Amino acid sequence: MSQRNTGVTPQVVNAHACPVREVLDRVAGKWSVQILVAAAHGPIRFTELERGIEGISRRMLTLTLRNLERDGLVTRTVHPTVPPKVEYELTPQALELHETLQRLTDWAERNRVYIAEARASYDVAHEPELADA
Amino acid sequence: MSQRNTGVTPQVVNAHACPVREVLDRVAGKWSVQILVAAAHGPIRFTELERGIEGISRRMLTLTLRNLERDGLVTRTVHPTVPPKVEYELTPQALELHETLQRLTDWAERNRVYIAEARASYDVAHEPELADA
DNA sequence: CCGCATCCCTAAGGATACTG
DNA sequence: CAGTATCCTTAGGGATGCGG
Repeated sequence: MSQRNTGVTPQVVNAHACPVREVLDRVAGKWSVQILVAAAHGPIRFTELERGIEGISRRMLTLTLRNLERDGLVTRTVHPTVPPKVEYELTPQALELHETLQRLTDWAERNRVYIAEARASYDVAHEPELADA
Repeated sequence: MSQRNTGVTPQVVNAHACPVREVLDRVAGKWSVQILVAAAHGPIRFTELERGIEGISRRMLTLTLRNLERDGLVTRTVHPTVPPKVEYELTPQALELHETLQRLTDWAERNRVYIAEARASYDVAHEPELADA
């Protein structure tokens, strides 16, 4: 696994053959993950999502929900009551995804400090060329 | 875990407290992941990356590498030879991340067909309102 | 070989106002 | 309540050319 690179035909990473990117493209949107998280515990209504997710606009909530629905990650159930009531729920596939994302969270939390420090030291090392007098 | 939502204080997802998003923001760039993958097997040179990653521009390669370096995910080693030779290598932290991303890949591959079908059926269901004569 | 600087363009996403 | 429609701003990223 960790054998040295030979220098021959250096890891041709074909974008079309890279499934990670597919997932990321699906989830890279600013709000997708937060929706997945917010809906992970069961059906949730539109307005609940709107209030639960800090700073999301109605427009983006709708758009992101539509995309998730299109990808089969959330189901949309309209209760024909008055006033209308719409519930969104994660599909089993989305729940799996949500669990997988949890691993990323773990990584992030384990390495949060490391990264912060790396940034800090990089930034001082590459300080804006201070005007020497 | 899958208990019903109570309706009370519906999962306030604070963006600042959501570590997944941090990782994603770091990796969401169009090229970051492919670089991580391409460099996962050991030190690799700038030009090798450039040739190995289909469609990347020199500019984006440089930028993305800089960001990864800043976050402590790759190291940059300059060999003061002539012509110059620069090698990039993943840090242990990046290797961990790479493994975690593998889980996402697994999910993507397991669900690729499901998603494709979901999209297809969504798209036909929400066909562009055909102009009825 | 490695990389930075510049210009440009597109698409994600915010703000706001209107409806079934 | 749960959306849609419209306008506008910004940042990601492509193309290209120069330089150590």
